[in-house]
Amino acid sequence: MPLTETSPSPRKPALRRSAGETRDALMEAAFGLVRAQGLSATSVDEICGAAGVSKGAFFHHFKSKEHLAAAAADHWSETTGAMFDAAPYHAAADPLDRVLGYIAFRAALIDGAPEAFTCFVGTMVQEAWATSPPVQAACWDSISGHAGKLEDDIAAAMAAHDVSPGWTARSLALHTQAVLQGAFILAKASGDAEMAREAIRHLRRYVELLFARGGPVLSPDTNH
Amino acid sequence: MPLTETSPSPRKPALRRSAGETRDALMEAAFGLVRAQGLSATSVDEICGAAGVSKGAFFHHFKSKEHLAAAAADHWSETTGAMFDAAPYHAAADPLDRVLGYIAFRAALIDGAPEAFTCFVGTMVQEAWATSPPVQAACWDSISGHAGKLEDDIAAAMAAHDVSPGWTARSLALHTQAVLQGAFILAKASGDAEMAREAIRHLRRYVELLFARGGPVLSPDTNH
DNA sequence: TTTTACATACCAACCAGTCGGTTTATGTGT
DNA sequence: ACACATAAACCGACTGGTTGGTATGTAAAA
Repeated sequence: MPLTETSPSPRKPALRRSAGETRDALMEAAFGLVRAQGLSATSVDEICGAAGVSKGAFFHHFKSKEHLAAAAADHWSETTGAMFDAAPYHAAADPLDRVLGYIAFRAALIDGAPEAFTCFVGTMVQEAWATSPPVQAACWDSISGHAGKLEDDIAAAMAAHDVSPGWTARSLALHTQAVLQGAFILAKASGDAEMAREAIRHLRRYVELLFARGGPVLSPDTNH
Repeated sequence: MPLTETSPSPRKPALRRSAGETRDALMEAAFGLVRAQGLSATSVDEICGAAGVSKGAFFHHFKSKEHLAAAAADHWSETTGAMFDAAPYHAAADPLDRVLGYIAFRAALIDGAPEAFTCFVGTMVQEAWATSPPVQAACWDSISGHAGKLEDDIAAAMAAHDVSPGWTARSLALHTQAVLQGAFILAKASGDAEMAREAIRHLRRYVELLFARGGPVLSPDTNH
């Protein structure tokens, strides 16, 4: 199964539901449902119902459920990316403050029910990694791309604070994503969002310890 | 839906397939399939096929797919628990060495395909937490119980190394589980097991930094 | 008038779970 | 030892509902 998505049409004006709105509504309906139930437990009819559109509209915009999943992963990257770009922690002058601000921001987002604060692509990739290469790739793009933005601030913080570590900015950026994804699992399993916040508090402490001084690292191993 | 499993019959000798062997075969077949595809994408027929038993046998041993899932989570706790209990890192005299030994052991287990080294309950709870309370509870029992064993060593290490932190042994034990679960997601998403090992290397460095000295912690916040 | 956006009815495949029947182990009386 | 009764283990055909996806038609936009 290929997977060449119908590109977001270059047309500009509005239709019955302004251009692409139905498409977005379907993908955003999938966000909540998949985070609550998983991908394969979420039926196309359910997504249509939540989005308020018919099944015919679904298959007009997406050639299959798998295509929706991959497109939704991309859409997730865009919407969350815009949200993080607009977040206040970017204003900090010290890049380390931006990194710690990012972590604090992630912790602050954890509120309410897990289907509202957990990661769409992190949930979906658990089911799709082996069965759907396009979905796996879209999920990895999302996680990796998001980590890339953080990586820049980490790299700047490393330069500014003169750390000479056995680890790279990229590996630390990905480690933060691992902690976040794992924190979401703890929250879902325990039914307690506080479990996720506690794990993130340890992550913040780790980053603080790493940048506390530029001295020798304890571990000889490198994160290359 | 209640969920009182037919207790492992008090009979002793062997049947066609020695007592409980079919049951175990079904649960262990589920381990691999669920880790690769997720729970709801895995059909009962598929599990039967992998275990080499008929559908009639499946529903003789489990009253529903959900019951199998919950029982399999318990079985996962038992089999992995026995495996960790037998691991060599327990021999270390210094409790901190046991904690670091545990982390090294977890890293060493990451080899081959994700369906062979990732966590069954961590994968399953992502799909079941909102739809099946019994499965959610069994998964949390598994994670929480496993963390409990590590917690004991962490607590001993805290006493032996005179740390007076703003965090608890339990919160650190759960943090390690978060890192591991998140590391598995990175491995599945990227298709590269090395991603998981790198995240765990950061975890080890964090524990080393925490125990490097008993001085004041940087963060005023507590992990209670 | 052509294309896009949607709607509805429909379908074959698949799903979890059921059911009647068969096979095998085991305990008991003799 | 041996028949016999009982129950557990197991089989595979079947069922009713659901699934992803299609076919056909219609109304609005361009």
